[in-house]
Amino acid sequence: MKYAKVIVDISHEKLDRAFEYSVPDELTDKVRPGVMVEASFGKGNRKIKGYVIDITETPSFDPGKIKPLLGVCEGSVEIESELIRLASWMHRNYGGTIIKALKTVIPVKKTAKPKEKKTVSLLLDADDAMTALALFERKNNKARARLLGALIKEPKIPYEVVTDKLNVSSSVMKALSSLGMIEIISGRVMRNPVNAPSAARKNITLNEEQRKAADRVISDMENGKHETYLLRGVTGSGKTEVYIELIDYVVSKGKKAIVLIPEIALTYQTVMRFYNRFGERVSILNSRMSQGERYDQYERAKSGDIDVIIGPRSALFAPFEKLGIIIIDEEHETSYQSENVPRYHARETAVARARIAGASVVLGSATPSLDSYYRAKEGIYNLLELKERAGNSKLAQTEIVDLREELKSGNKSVFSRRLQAEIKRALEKEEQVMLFLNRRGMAGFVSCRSCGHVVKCPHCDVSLSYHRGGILKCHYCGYEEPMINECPKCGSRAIGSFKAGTQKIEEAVNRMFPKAKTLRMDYDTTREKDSYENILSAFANQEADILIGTQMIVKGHDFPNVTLVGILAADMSLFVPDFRAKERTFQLITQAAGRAGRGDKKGRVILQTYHPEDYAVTLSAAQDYEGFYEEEIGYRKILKYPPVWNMLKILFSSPSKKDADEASMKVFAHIKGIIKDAKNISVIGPSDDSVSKVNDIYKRLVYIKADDIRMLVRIKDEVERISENADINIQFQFN
DNA sequence: AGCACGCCGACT
DNA sequence: GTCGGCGTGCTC
Repeated sequence: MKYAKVIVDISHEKLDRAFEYSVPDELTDKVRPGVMVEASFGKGNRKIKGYVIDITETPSFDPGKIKPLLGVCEGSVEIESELIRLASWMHRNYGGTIIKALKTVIPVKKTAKPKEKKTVSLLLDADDAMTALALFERKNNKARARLLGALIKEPKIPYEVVTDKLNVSSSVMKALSSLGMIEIISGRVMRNPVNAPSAARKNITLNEEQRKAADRVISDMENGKHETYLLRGVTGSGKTEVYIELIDYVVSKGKKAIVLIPEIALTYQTVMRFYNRFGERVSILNSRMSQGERYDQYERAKSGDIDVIIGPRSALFAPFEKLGIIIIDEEHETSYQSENVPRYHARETAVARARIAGASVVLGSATPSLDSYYRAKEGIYNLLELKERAGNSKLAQTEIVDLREELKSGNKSVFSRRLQAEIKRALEKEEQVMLFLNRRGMAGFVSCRSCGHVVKCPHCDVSLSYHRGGILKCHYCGYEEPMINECPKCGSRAIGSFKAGTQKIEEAVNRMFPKAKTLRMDYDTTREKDSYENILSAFANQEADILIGTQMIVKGHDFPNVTLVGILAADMSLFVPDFRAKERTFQLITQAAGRAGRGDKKGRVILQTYHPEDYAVTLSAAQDYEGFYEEEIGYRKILKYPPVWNMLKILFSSPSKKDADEASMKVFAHIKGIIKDAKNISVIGPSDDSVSKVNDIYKRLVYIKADDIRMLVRIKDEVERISENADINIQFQFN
């Protein structure tokens, strides 16, 4: 008799452990780790579902109390044991329940009905078919004649077309197929989301730097060394070519590759570069895909039909048995940090999966996160560099414009005189312009000039943004109210929105350059499916002269005709309450500036700022990553922030302000008690989140900094233990 | 979580 | 006596 350890599909801390069931003989070959099973649970023997995580020969529980499994859920998604191990690693490191960890690793919860695609095809040659058709017509076999007639014109017809459009029943088809005239081919046809003609395999030649980087990773793999590499390549240096070379090698060894890309950069252009090389053996995954599509990709990956999967964070859990490499492009992107329990970071989790699978990890970026660069410098990651742009293009020349000076000389417009002149010049030469607005600040909020009152969302404690048509909108919950023209607090009429959003910028551009065609890309214009893609390709096809947008315009596409990038308020993100504010600002400016001059023409960047002396501004203007790193890491060392120390964020949320406050205070006091004598650890808080109330849920935060991450994991476990029965939501996030 | 058990007060 | 309130405890 075998026994199965089962994780019960109920998200509750008290049930968050394995339960043992005996495996009935008739199920022994079906029950494996990773399958979903049914069992009776509890006193009422209610039927529950669960996942098998392990099979043992001997029971470790009182055999008299062990119940048998009722059955396996047919057609459910099975997880590889490797992914179960990864889920358990995630559970240990990020907290939350085991079932939640398992569920993040299982890409599709429910099996979508596999689409049985049947085709009816003609087996006879033209002459025989004509004689048979004549025979049927004579015998007045109308349905048979109809079907045969149609098949003569089109030898392969989908089954549904035959039944629905031709009105031929299955009995008729059965009869014809037993006569050997037709064949009904049934085969699962996977919906492939890459709908493009299979292009000819294009070979690429690497330049010297790219070759060197790729060879380093390949030779390590040849020697059985599987490590983590940080590929730092300046914007436009051709990191993708290196990725493709590495994937090519991995695939030639019969192994698989996962490529993670921020969702926002998952454009047709990017995907096609991989598709051109690996054709049908590439699949993409994205959040807008239907359950059915996702399920198909999962099955294709499992059956070995695909070698490469490209997708956002969640693609990390592609069920490849022989994983060779995980590539994380734009590794500094914040979208790699999960917002849901378990709050995992794709970078760390990729390294964990690679260790389990014996695979390599390549992290790529022009502006690596400080965390990764620090690890590279410490020798934990291997640093590979691409210092030159590929091809003929040169890095753009950047000018800093001090907006305070502009104001002093009476220019109240959002465009400095330099920028205006450059836009004019670019338009005259029929070159394209990108205007980038750093919106991580508080653009578009409505405030009173006399009393300072800011109009906020009644549910979310964030300022409302002014939208065209006199509407105030909350960007968190979507709440709307009409624009006011009198301050609700002091009654002053000097109320309005004083900082420009992308709409305002577009209006200003249209006023100043009425002949120029503009496109705008921001949260509002990209709500609809594919609109993001459409805007970018319209701009790439030069249907517009000026593209105005937020951070989302800075990646994914190459626009060779863009010679001018205007960064309208470079420092807007400098003052967000986040210790990574400078890092984010540096990355955004560098990435935005990197958009200019990707073609043969020389690029120019105008960087407008109120803080021209800030090192995040000056060093990004100079594209000096190394300099910025040295400056910033110095501050992190002094202030004991990551990556020098590690940080754990504990997030308390509750519909009751009192509960959130009390729970955070209690945990804070408890941690204080544990660490009172310990060195190299400190606890901060409790504080409000930058948005302390969203959708009527109150949030409080406690931060703990420590130089040893194991200490933080222990604190996490302890907090989970003491708040087991708390009726408030507690989440953990590292760094 | 969800179900049974159990211990107490109020009711046909 | 017994019905049903909810507090407590367990689930392989």
